[in-house]
Amino acid sequence: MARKKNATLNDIASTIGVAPMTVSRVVNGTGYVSEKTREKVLLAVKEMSYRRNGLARNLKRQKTDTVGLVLGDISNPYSTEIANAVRERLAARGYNLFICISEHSANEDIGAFESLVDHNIDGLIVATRSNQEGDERLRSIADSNLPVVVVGRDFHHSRVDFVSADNLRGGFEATQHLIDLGHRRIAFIGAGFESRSSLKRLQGYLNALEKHGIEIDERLITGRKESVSDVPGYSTEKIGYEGMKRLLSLPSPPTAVFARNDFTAVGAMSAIKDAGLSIPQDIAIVGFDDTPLASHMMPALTTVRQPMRLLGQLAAEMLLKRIAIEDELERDERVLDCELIVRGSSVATS
Amino acid sequence: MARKKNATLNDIASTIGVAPMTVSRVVNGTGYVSEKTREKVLLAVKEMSYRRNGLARNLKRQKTDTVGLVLGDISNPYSTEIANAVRERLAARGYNLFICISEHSANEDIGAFESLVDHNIDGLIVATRSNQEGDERLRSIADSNLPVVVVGRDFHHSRVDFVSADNLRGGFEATQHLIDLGHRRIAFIGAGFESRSSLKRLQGYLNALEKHGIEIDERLITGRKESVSDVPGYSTEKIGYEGMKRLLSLPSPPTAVFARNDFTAVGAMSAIKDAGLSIPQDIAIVGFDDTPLASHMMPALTTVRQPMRLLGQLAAEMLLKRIAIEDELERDERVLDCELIVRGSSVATS
DNA sequence: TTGTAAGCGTTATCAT
DNA sequence: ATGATAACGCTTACAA
Repeated sequence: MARKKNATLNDIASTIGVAPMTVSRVVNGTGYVSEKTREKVLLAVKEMSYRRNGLARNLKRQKTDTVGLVLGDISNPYSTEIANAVRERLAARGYNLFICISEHSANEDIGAFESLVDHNIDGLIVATRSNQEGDERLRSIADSNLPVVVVGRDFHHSRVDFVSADNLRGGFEATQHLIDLGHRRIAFIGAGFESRSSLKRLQGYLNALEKHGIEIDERLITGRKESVSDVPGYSTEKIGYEGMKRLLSLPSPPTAVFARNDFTAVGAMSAIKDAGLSIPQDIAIVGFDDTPLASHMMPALTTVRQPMRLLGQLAAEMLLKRIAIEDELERDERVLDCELIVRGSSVATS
Repeated sequence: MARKKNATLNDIASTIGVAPMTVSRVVNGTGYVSEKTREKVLLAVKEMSYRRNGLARNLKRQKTDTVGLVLGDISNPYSTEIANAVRERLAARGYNLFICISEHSANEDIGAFESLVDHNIDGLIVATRSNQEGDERLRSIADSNLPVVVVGRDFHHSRVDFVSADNLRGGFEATQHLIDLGHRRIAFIGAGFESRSSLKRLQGYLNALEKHGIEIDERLITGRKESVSDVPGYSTEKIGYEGMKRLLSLPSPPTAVFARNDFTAVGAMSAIKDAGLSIPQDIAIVGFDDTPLASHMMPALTTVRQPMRLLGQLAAEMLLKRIAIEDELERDERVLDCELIVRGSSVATS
């Protein structure tokens, strides 16, 4: 038996001998319908297991009450917390959320954008790493006047709002913290997944060193040649492990390490332990993100916490505002503070 | 300035003086169009920044090349790994994936189903915890002949395929492992988020005890009264912590614990450490899922690993098959083996 | 309270 | 190689 075609409004209408419009009114609970007719319709609807066609409906209504969210690494708690916050805020305002995953390749970014835009979403939130082609497409989407908000990464467009944690400052403070502890040979692990200027955390690290007159040693900045493609989720851990190995083999290894994120930091910690060194006595380490992992490591990982929920909430609100106010809107731009969370991986606990 | 209306096929057509159909052919690369006309069209398309209307297109085509995935807890690596695997498989076959989050409440399940179905997705994959009302709606969706696959939970419907890890067996083996180590007072943490029969891991625990003639002590089964609503993501950890506290306050506390998942186990570990007890000497512990957390705990957490990627791949394939073959299909049902991963939380490392 | 007509933006189909 | 027409399933606006 082939898949049976679903009943339409017209089918219902002609079956019970009323106008399609009457059925529509009953189904949507709009306008006046006599109790008698209403019951007849409801019965038929149930009988024929009618299901309204959202495509047709939305085509006519010219809106979908749906927002799209494109996520890079869905395995990262950073992303999922944002997604949860976005969803909550949207739901409170009657909007649905469709999430698309793009594992950071330009093609996938574009695919995600297209599929979402194809469904005529009312707005788009983007939280992927930036890449040339993807950004180009995103720009053209913004040009076409679809409300867009970008989270946690750079993107400049007069009609696109932007919200991010202060990665520059976060990187600075993490490094500053290590300097304050007396370290001078401080390494950075996980550079180079993207252009250096776009990696604000690395920039913050460099700024802190510079401010304290510590010369930058390129050998202490690792990860530059790693390719991130086909890296599944949190296994940037591997990059941390290998980066640390390399650092340990230097003639004069670092006494402290700032890792681009917690997973990378965790990988580095493994390498340090494998080398028989202790944390933080031999090498201190700081991560970024404050994932659940961080607080459970041994020693617990000092890290920089991003206000994930707030990021998501703001992104949702900015977007809703753009959707509601159809007029030209000033670009809104928010940079939120991070918080350094000091734990045992940088300061020995008594 | 109000948001400008997007150009349509007709706009393009009338602007350059051809039929809409011609523009359509160019845009979709189907049928014959003279090079000259094509260029003219392409130019206009770019000029007017034309974007095809997917709603109208899909309404006409009667398909969307899109599959929906409803996820319960998106903060759980279990979910995200499945999502990644599903997405990959679908992408390889030209399908897009829209993910909806439902934090385990019936309303949200239904909302997610509805919003997805409203967009006329070609198929639906469901990976939420089961709940009465949600299941009812899901049943009616399946009745309406939309291809549906359910992952990692019960659901019976003649047209709905099913794939899951063997939670029963996993729970059994985890418990068996503890029994083999000589434990007799073994607790279970995290029962009761749903009906007991639906929590296969608990069932497996009970079966193992029974098999070895160990009497079931209800006081050792904890978590029954916890409500999971408004529990954000991985903070089932809290449930583990509190459950363990309660167990430790028993006249005769357990010597081993099986936790419903890794987060719960981690919470329990904290409680054990806080009580000044050591793992596994005083209390052994086993989790479930093998999240990244597990291998990094101190001691590392013994846990039961689910084949997440395989689950996702199979789900995608089952669904694609249902979509491709429009005829009635036998219900396909797969239960995949779990793997017990023994680490330091149950067996002291030498 | 109910019905009619038109159209949302495409594409399938047949015609030229 | 291009066009005309109808239809996808619904809702808006108006009429009865």
